Amino acid sequence: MADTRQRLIDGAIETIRERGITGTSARTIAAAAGVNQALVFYHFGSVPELLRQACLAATEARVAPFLARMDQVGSLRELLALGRELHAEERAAGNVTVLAQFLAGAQADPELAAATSAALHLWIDALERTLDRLLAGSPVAELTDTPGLARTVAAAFIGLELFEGVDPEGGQSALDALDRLAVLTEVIDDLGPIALRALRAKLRRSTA
Amino acid sequence: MADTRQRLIDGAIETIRERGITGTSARTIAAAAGVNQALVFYHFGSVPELLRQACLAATEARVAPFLARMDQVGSLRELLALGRELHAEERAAGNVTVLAQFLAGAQADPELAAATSAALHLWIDALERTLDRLLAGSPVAELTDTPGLARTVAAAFIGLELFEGVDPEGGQSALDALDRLAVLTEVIDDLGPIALRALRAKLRRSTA
DNA sequence: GTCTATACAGCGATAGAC
DNA sequence: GTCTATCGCTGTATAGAC
Repeated sequence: MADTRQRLIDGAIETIRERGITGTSARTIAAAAGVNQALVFYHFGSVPELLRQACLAATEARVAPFLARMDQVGSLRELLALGRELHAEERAAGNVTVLAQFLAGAQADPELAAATSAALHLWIDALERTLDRLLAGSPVAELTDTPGLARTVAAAFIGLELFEGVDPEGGQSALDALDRLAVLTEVIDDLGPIALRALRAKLRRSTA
Repeated sequence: MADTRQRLIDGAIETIRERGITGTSARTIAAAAGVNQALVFYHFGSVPELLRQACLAATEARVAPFLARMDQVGSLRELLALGRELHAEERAAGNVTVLAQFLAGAQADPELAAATSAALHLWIDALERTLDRLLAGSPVAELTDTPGLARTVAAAFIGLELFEGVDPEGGQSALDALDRLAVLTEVIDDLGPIALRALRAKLRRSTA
């Protein structure tokens, strides 16, 4: 059955979610999937290879339902609100730390790093498209590149997820601060010509 | 000798740096420290307890030399520059992922989470003091709380470190984007009264 | 394709010699 | 305080029955 492959992938995600990267092994994954331990090696050859495929599959499944919602976002503030929604849903579902665990495990494993990077880019690319659309015509677009900004936002989001894992209240206050700070970008947009002139002057000075 | 304790703590950091949290055990730590494996249990009782103490000790040693430099920072832009310096030095020394590895391991271990949180707060508290000083009198201070902002910045920094581990070029472009975006905060400060009025109006509308 | 059985290495932790 | 030796357990991975 091709069903066993899927059960192992699901089991891998479930295990990494509930026991972290340190508690994930062929035995614990197989137990979660309800199949025999040897099947991990029959179907995937090794544990890291199973994790690699599970990382991509899981992220794809997570990103998909958010793509449509990102297209409907009309401002940076709304994007941040969607981010908080995403954050809340993922946390409730217990998925928050999955990608973060992969990220940590990937630091010492080049192959897992490549897979994690690819998975992250599913988020980053969507974010980049949204930022491009939102920032078109804004003075902010003139002083930053959206590819870099998208990576910053995605990385910061991951950092916040991890931080909340060790300090839930601190993570909450960080998100609140970001939310209030988002007003700032709206003000920039509203000021329009004045801000634009000031920004350009500033840029000339700082890059000279 | 009390020296063995220190060697084990150093060995723990070295191991977690070079082999990640998944490759860290009493045996690998003892090998790095050049002492017998049983001494881990004699001196610390368990591996997690050694990691807990190593996490705090290592962070303290890292934070100390930066405290004076943070006091000399005069603007948000300079603070960001110091952040990039810190980033570069840590990366060159190979320390970048150490705290991140603790953070990931802590997601599934409450005791390690408490220690990691305490270690992170060594950074956060220093950051908070600096932000308080820099933002005094700025309109930005009116629409955000520095405690939350300090946590956001620290969390984002960690996220960037982890991200750079799986995608070095992407991490670089993210840092570049941040750098260019820092000009924005200076513009806000420069606009002074005008921006302040706009921000207040905006705040009234958005919180109503 | 799935199972049992088994190999061998590495793990945390303890006992006891020195 | 440090070492050797050892326990029992869990890890990856393979061989072979079904």
